Amino acid sequence: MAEARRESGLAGLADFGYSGNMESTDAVSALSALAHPGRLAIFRLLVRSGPAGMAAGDIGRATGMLANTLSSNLTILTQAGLAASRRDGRSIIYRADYQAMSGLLAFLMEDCCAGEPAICAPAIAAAQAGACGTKAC
Amino acid sequence: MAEARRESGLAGLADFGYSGNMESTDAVSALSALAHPGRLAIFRLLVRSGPAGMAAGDIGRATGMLANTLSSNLTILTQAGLAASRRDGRSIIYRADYQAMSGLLAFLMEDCCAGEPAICAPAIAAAQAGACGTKAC
DNA sequence: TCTATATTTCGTGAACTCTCGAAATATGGA
DNA sequence: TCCATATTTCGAGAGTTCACGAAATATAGA
Repeated sequence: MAEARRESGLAGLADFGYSGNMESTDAVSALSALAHPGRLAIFRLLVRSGPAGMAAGDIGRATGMLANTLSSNLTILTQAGLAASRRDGRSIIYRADYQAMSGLLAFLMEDCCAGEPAICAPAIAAAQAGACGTKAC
Repeated sequence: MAEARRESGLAGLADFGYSGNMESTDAVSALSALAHPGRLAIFRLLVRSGPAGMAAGDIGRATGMLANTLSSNLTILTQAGLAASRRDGRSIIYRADYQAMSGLLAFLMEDCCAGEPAICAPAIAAAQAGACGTKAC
């Protein structure tokens, strides 16, 4: 989807390591998948439901999405590597892929700190604060 | 832009705190801004150039984008809060907004850890690894 | 086998994004 | 004031995303 974008006008990006960087294109597809209110909501729900995951129907009930719209959004999250599914009887259980999430965060942090490491410390602190609530980690 | 999306089909998302959550809509617009190969490249460039920032023309030379395309992408990053600009003579200097970046990372980490804190530790480790290279922080 | 439940696939129209050429605006220097 | 440089704005066409209704597929149980 986002990978098959038109590429005109991007000549020259290779000059600083843009093209051919698999990490970067992976990041773009993960970001594209999350850059949608409904899909971000689904993903949050999946993360909160833990490794056990959540049946598509329950996700649909929680978000109010129609089954077909939900299905296409789940497919987009899955193709971006952010979710995985398994069948359980008549239901299909989706779960968040934490490794993909870690990879995306690492990629973004790397960007953030490549230039001015000092400036990126607050980002780490904020991330840890978000991660641990107000408690010490 | 992404904020003014059609909203049909999202009824019911409010049930678990989706709608009206400013944080979430901010995250979606930041994610949308970064979910584009050229803009992600621009943003990385800006982050690496530090607080001093970079003139639009230099960004154009580095990325190979046409001036008008570049301008519209810089506007999108700015409107998403990820970049800021100031005029310096004939040039306009853009810089990354680190606070916005921290906020986005915190939001994503928060999602990641709300359900299963133990699972999110690797994400923090990965983020710190990305942040600090292979050196201890 | 028949029926109900659960989810996906298909096709379509509307809305949105993206890039471009051309023109406009702004600043600095001759 | 005139000109060159730097950047933005405008308008348009091509391509993509989105949500929906209808139909198809898959599983479980009567």
